[in-house]
Amino acid sequence: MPRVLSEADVAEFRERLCEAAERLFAAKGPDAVTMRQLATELGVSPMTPYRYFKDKDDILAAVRTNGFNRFAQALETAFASTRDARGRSTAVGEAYLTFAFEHPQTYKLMFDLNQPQEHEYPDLLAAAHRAHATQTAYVKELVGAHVLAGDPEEIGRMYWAATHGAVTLELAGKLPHGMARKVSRQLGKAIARGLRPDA
Amino acid sequence: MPRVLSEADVAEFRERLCEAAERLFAAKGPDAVTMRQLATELGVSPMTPYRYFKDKDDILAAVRTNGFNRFAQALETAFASTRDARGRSTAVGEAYLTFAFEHPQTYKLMFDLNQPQEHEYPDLLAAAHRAHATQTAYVKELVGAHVLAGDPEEIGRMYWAATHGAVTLELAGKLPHGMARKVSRQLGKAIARGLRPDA
DNA sequence: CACTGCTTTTTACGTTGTAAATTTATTACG
DNA sequence: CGTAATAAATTTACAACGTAAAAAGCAGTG
Repeated sequence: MPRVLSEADVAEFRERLCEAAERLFAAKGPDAVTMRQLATELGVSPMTPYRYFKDKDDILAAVRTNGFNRFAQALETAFASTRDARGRSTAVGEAYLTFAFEHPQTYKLMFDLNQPQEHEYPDLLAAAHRAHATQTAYVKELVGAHVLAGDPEEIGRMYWAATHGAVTLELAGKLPHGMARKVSRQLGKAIARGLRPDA
Repeated sequence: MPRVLSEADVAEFRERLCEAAERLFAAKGPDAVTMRQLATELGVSPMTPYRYFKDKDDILAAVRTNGFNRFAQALETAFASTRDARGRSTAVGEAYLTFAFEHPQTYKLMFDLNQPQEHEYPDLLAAAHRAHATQTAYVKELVGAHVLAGDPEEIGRMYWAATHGAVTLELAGKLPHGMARKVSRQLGKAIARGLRPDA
């Protein structure tokens, strides 16, 4: 029998490649990164990655998945940073903005508008869902504390859309630098006011 | 002296090429369209477009500019469809959503997160600014009619970010089909409530 | 040692954007 | 009217891309 790759070997190589890919993507954008560069970075020949990933899209999906997981972790950490419902809300919101602008290329990749068929990558779906879950978790608390009134799912989506919109407008160059944070905070305040139970 | 291209000739060719490009982009996405296809579509050789555009990015910028102008026109038409301030507000909002989902590829292109240096294309900036202007025009009326309180510029950006966020989340596959409209409407209502003068 | 069969590398192909060389077409002048 | 001049268009050519296919390398078993 030949030398066979263990599950761990495969996982380790995939991880190494993802790390390299993320580093290169962050530096130059994903389209500017080639399979050959990636392979050189890992010290292997250009075709070796194809043993571990179906094709370049598969690598992109893996990097996106990692991005969503790290994003989710950042939000979860912010959520756990305090016990106060309102404090958690602002902490998660700030963590969202911080992540987006500290890792703009990752964020761009995660929410790219020209992704292939996302449904072919269940891990990606799971990671994205995990991020979404924390986004709505703090809303549930706010509704529970009668700070907001309405369906937590729906309100969570509203906050998400508002924040995402501000972030992507700035990332697309449609808002001046630093404006997304301001707009996002204003939106957070206005929406909170608009959804107060007494209003 | 040889035959020289008049200003009109150049403009006409550029327009023809943009039309073809928009059609092809709408059908298959911009990365899937090649210079050679574009040239074939126009019945010219692959290098001819380079007489009229610097490179492929230059063509993309032109298509984006057209997109923004048509987008702006759609918003302006909606704005002019009624005289009531609140009616205009909803009309513009609906027109925004309608445009985005009737021309998703155009919208994606306009707000793509991986554009080159936008500042090298002044026409594009002007078109984008024109669209933004209508987005804020109806807000000015609402503030004037004491329906909303605050800086119209800021409020305009808030609405824009909210709507754009909902749209792009759906276009990126992060929201189920049709959800953007719902979220956007909910956001419009909540923000309006939150920014009422009496609140 | 040879055989087996997975892993990796090498080689090769079609396609891309576009630079450079070439051809074509049109106008002005002798 | 033919011929030189020159803008426009085409043809040719090239490096780089993703990746398919062929070749080589290598670890264990008989």
